[in-house]
Amino acid sequence: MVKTQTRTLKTRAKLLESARNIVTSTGYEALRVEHVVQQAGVAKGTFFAHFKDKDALMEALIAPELHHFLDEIEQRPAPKDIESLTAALRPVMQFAVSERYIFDVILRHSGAAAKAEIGPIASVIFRMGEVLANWLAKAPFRKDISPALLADGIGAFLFQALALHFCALNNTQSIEDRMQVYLHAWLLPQV
Amino acid sequence: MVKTQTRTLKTRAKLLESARNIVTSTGYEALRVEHVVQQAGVAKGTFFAHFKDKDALMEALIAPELHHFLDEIEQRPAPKDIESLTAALRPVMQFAVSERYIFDVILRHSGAAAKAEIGPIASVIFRMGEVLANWLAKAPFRKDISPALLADGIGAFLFQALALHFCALNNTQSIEDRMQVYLHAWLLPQV
DNA sequence: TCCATTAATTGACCATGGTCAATTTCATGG
DNA sequence: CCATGAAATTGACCATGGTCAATTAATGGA
Repeated sequence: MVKTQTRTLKTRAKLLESARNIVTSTGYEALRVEHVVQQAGVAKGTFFAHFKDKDALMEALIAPELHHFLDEIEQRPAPKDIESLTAALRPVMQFAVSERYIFDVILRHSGAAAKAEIGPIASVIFRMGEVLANWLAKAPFRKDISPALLADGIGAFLFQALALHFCALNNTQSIEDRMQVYLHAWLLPQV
Repeated sequence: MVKTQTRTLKTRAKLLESARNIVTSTGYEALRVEHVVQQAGVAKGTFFAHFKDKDALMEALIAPELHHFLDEIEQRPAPKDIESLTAALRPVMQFAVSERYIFDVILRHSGAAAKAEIGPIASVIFRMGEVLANWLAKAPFRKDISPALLADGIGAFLFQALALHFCALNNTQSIEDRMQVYLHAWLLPQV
């Protein structure tokens, strides 16, 4: 019952390769669907037969990067302190901030995104919650709330820090500094 | 030196009135610039002479609503507990969630938005931080961090709760319930 | 090997936000 | 009251994402 897969897979691969080339040379923001299909040597309609819309392609490009960072985070031992936690999150933050468009896409499609359907980015954000929760269970932080809730909070503060990074009103301190402050207050309250 | 203001003001007012009518009858998402200018009886170019882009109009429509909620929050006495805080935030949450498009616009343009310029929504979010900070200085919550940081955190959790509301993966509990949990963990840690 | 059925592809076409050179309106000084 | 220059307005036009009926390619059965 599985028909005509080779052709389909090849086309999809061509589209993705073309898109990746364009992103590499001109960045995400400047990517045009028309350019992608030209490079891939297919018609425009074909693109939309493979990707629901342009954002779906963006998700297909960005989500794997995030998964890659999570893979690396999973390798690490549980963090001993706030610093090691910040260090672990650094690659994610740097990537998300490296181009404004990237953060926009992540924002649009993360749980922090108004999407009913669960796409690649929502999935990877969800996975981040799990990875962090597992990790936090073994970390020397506050124990009055569940690791899942701790992870949720880290996610919230992560988005806040990233968002403020792009906001002219608030960019006196670096993302990492800001994140450090948030994490201290969240993970190690001194009441 | 102030020339031809009446005409300009009138045109802008016509555009806003037209837009408000359309929003009232069909919602934000369905608003089309072409429809707005038709109703207002002006040319399309005029619209863009008054608003940088469609989102600028959206900001002009949505920011005042948020300011209105903040005005009401400012009236209230400082919250005695998490419940009264949640109650104060309720109108904002309900509005932000009443249409997905509204939340999208707020997300795009809040500090939680990748915008360099400070627009009406970024301003109102900033004001929310101030209002909450003033309020929290008098509230019976943790005192180990500044009111401004407390307010920042509330903002972060507010966006998180709103975002999860729209996310299929996570919508088992209501926004308010979720917010309650977040605020407890943030404002009254039990370490 | 040929036919029928289904899947994949095509590209002309549409929807909509946004631009800009040309035109009209207005305020003001002479 | 007219001329002049600045400000506001116009609408044809463009850019780009997205649609869909028609066409082509592939698959499996007889």
